[in-house]
Amino acid sequence: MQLYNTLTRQKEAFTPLRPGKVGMYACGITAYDFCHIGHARSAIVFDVLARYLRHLGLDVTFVRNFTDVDDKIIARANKEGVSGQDLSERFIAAFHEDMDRLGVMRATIEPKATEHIPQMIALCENLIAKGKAYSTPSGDVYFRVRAFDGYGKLSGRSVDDLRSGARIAPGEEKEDPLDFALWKGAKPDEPFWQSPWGKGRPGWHIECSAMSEQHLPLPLDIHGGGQDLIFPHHENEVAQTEAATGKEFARFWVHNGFVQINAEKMSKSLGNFKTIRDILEQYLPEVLRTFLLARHYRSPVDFTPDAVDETEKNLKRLYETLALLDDFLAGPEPKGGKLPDDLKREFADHIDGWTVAMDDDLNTAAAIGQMNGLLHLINRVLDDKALRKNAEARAALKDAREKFAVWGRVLGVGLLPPRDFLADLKNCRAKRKNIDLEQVQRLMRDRQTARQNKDFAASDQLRDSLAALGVEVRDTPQGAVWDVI
RNA sequence: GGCGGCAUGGCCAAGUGGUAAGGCAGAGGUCUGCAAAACCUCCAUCUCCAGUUCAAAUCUGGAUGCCGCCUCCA
Repeated sequence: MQLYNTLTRQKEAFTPLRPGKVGMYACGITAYDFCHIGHARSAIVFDVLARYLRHLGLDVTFVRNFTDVDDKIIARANKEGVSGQDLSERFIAAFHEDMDRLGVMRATIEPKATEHIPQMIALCENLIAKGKAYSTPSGDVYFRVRAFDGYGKLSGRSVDDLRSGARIAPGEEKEDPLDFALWKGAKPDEPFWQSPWGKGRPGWHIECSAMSEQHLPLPLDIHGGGQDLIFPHHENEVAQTEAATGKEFARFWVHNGFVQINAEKMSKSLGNFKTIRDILEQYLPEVLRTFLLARHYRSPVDFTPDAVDETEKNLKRLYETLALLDDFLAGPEPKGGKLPDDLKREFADHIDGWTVAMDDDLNTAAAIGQMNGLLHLINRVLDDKALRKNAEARAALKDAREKFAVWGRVLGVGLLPPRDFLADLKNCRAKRKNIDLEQVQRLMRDRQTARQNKDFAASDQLRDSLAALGVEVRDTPQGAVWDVI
């Protein structure tokens, strides 16, 4: 498959360095608050990437870390009067809860920063020994940016440009404004570990260098994260690891775009973020997941209720079609009949199209488009009385149904038993729109009675009453059913 | 100021050289007691200007607008 590589700014054919085996690292969360939908996007993108690579037959070792020692954790823990460890444990548990609901698989290895302090200290010592870092009287250790030639290669910046805007803050003991902290001497009320430079704690960037090297062979095949991590976080990881090991750090850098609210970046600092659990109060997890996958991962997505409603309707149609298809496939097997070549080609085009899309830089949006096209085709065949009795048509439908199962396992979209999803969706929407279920059921019964008596005037009036509640009635051979509009 | 990205129908959104996937909404039709769902039909020349080319939404240059990074951030 082709993957866009931030390092080279182009799509490149992805092949793992070690045949059949992929080492992939993605930056996880700093565990100090509930996750917002931006975290959801990043997690879902790399979840799908890992799943797709496995679908292609590769043995993927996926490492996603937790940052559990950090300024923000310390600040919040002190405010709440709990330990940083307790606080981060709580939010790691919340992360897992949210991700489980969204269908994001656990990473192969989920290391925590605090479990790798010795490795971080060793990395600092190594860098100091090589002249790439230095310690200061107050017990900080800084990376010496000018001693690393490649600095700026990932983010596309020159050291001169960066230096022009950089300043040394008062109290910092840097040799150069661009130097960044590998290790921070402990301040009062902060957790600390003993180190050769006194009591202290790791800086943020060194954590990922230590954990990735600990759990995966270098170079990493893929390193991922949000676009905002390119600079300085990932640039600094490259500098640390390559300066310390002399090896290339990562071959492919994959970065996902942001979730925006009203066309602006959603972030903690702007205060306009929506948590995953807030959204899941209103929508089914698969709706949010599908919404995020219906755009290319590198593009920004604007999160609006209307856009999510649209996804919800689309997903409903998908499951309704699959439900009809399952009903049909549960029926008797027809004997003969050839499927016309043009229809055969349409089936094949959508099925091939899905793979072509996914192979092209994980184009999940286009892949979902192919799925929709195939749904349309399935409905066309199901709607055609002659084709319903055609053995080849049935075989094509059966094959299509199997493809949806395969695609569902990769995307996490369309995988649930259709009736279960539709029932959940109905409940979810009824709850969202405050629909009184007992009242609806009473009106439905009355309407049924009216229809049996051929009192169509009364029946239509009852339907209007239901519509006023936001409920739509559908008469089927199995009786009347209702749904939320 | 430096670096980077984006601009496709009413809305959302794929599409990197050969005459525009898909979704939502809308119009007409089939079906239906009437509806709904489904199906059929219809609905864009791709921000603007100038180039390259037999051929450009797709390449080049410029303009305009929006966004991101350069400080914690998925």
